[in-house]
Amino acid sequence: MSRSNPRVLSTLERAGGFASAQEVYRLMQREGESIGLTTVYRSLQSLVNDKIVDVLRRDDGEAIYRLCGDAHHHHLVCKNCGDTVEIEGGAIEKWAKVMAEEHGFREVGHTAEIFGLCSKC
Amino acid sequence: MSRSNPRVLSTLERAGGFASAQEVYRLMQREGESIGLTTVYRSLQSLVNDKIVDVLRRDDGEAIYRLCGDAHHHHLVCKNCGDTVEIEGGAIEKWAKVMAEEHGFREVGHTAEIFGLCSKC
DNA sequence: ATGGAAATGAAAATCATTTTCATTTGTGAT
DNA sequence: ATCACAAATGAAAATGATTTTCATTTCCAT
Ligand SMILES: [Zn+2]
Ligand SMILES: [Zn+2]
Ligand SMILES: [Zn+2]
Ligand SMILES: [Zn+2]
Repeated sequence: MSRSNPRVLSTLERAGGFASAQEVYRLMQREGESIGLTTVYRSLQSLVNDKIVDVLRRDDGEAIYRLCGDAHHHHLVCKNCGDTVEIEGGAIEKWAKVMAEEHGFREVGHTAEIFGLCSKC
Repeated sequence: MSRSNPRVLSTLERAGGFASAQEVYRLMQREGESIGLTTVYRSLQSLVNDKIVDVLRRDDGEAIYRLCGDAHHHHLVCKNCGDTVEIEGGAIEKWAKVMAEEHGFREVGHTAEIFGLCSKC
């Protein structure tokens, strides 16, 4: 378990809170920071483990990372431009709990994501 | 634009309506069908273009395809033994639609999965 | 049968991500 | 300050899915 290099997080912030590992790396290079691609990957993974950033997938499968408030929430993602809206889980929070109980599952978590075309696309 | 090889679609059906290109390919090989991996990829792409199949991403980024007509459902997965129960989306279905409309999104799909420990674990 | 278009697939290329491993850096004890 | 050891780093190689190339085969209309 490696700890995240703080410059990676700060770069992700500066990127507008939305970038792939490769983009964070290129950004740091352009700004003259000396860092290896491997460290960027490791740092982002560590931030994901610590739930400081979220990871989603672009349409082409590349993983993109974004700063994420700690409150539990879900995402509405444009599958064309990648624009993301954070939304409340609403009814599905209860749905997950009920379904789990109904089948005798404990310690449950859930994922839920909506994807489509945003109004601009 | 190539046309889809019908054996690919039939294999995807047989796979239970949820498989990656590599899995479809391996399945066809195992059953003695002669086909190239390239053709499997091309056929699946073509089926996606024609909206006959849906494409999503696994957590590891691999693309998975499923028949659109398949009854839509979700999964309750044991994170210890992997046991899976198919469940109805219930409240989620409406939630996704409402959230999408609220933010002006069109052509929306969604993913939702519950994971926890099953009664045996 | 003939010519051209579409389909096929083996092999190479691409590209994100992971793994390996040798080196550097940081920390704490003496 | 010195030594010892653990953690962090990064270059290079490996991995693995997907795409591209391109030569060959299959189809189809004339
Ligand atoms: Zn968009
Ligand atoms: Zn939720
Ligand atoms: Zn279990
Ligand atoms: Zn659903």
